[in-house]
Amino acid sequence: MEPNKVVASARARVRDAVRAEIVAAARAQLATEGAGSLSLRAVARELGMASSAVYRYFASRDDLLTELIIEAYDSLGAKVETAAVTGRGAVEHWRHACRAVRAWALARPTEYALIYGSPVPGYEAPELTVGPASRTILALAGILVEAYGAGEVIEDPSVPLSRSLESEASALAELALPGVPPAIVARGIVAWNQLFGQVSFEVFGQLRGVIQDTDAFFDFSVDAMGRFVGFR
Amino acid sequence: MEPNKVVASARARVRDAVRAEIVAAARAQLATEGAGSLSLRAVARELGMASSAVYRYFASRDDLLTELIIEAYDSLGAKVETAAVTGRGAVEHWRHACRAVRAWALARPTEYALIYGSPVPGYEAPELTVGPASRTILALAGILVEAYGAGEVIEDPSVPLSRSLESEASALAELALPGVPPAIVARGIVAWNQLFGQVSFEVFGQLRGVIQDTDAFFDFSVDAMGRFVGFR
DNA sequence: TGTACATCAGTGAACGCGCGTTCACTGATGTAC
DNA sequence: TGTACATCAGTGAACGCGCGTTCACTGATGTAC
Repeated sequence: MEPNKVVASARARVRDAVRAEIVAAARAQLATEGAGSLSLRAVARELGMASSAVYRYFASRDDLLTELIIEAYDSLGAKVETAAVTGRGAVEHWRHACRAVRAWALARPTEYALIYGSPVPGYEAPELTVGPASRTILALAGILVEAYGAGEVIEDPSVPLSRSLESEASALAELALPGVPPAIVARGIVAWNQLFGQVSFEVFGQLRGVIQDTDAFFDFSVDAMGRFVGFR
Repeated sequence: MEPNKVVASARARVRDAVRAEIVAAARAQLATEGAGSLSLRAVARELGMASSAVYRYFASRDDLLTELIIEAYDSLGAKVETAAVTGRGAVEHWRHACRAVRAWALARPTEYALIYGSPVPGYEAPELTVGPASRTILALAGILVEAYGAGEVIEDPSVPLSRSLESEASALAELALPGVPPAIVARGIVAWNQLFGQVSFEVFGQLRGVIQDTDAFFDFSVDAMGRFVGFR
């Protein structure tokens, strides 16, 4: 045994635990306040520690916010990655992935608002968040790639692409959807927007007074969008 | 002439003008700060008046916020109402209306965020806002009603409605879309969600790094959605 | 194994700040006779 | 038309509050010899 190492890592473990507690308390506070008014002092109070002690763990309020954003992206991304390979065939993958997005958003509405709602004023997301942020869209793109490879997507020539859109879609395909034709990529993006539009409308309360059975409507919408993209 | 009345209304006119100045300053501040941190004191400072003077015009900060929300809804609603009857036929009406929503949102992004973004924490929108809020969706519904009446909408039986959804759509049709069959109402709502989803994604910066030519993509998406609803 | 030293988590007071809202007031504008 | 009174927009000081961040400090934990 190397007592020094063991003891050192004990301290490190405590440190990690306290850090996690701070993040958890911040997340809890986020749920009742908004992202804009997340307060370091309130988090410290909640944990029974001096507000200055938090600075041993995060250099500033914005650093704490960044951590919350990264964890939110990662948490959603992980769910969608799993859902996107659950079930058989493109239609089921798409359905599961969409439901995963919605379920996550309804379970953690303020975190959803943090990453997909109005930008937090005065806060600029650092580069660090880009990776976690793209997990979800890449998982969705993966469904399309796989489906197209397996011949599960049918092209629909109505509504042609403009030249500029065609070249954009091709570029995107090269980047993240190898082999998928531009027309299908473009429709995929429309569906992606629809998905998040619908989830946002529900989470932000815009469907209130319009739709009651939001479960059923969501499923309808997802299936309709799946058909629209061309999944068979 | 009735001097009393005239003088009285002179005072009233000054009052209205000052009130409008306050709202304008608040709107300007909203554009640089977020909705959550709109500050009465900063507005007063901007106008060179004591912060307490603002209370002659608005009972509280939330009242001022409500006024901004109502004006935003009304402003967007008016644009969409006009656009929804511009051009000939359902396809053009739809196209104009969608473009009006996007143009308004891009011109006034913080006001868009105020009414379609994450809810402002701790603020509950009063009943007063319901009327202005529904102008936009009613204008969009009007397009569908008129189009259906003129035989410009084709039903598509793929993706059937569940029973619960069918009854919801019928209820909605009775309320705001007389004569339009449930299947088409449901698709209209999907398109409505898509529209705002896309606008939100663009305004909130989610398309950055995905789509460059957002004009072209928006038009593509609008046309695709028009076809999806059944416009011919 | 024991001791001297270094590290570092956490404290508590303080900084300077801006906020929403209240209140007693002043003085100009409008009203009644 | 002139005068006494009422209205009301705007002032400035004050209330109590919470915030992010800094700083000199204490004392426990870990390290080197």
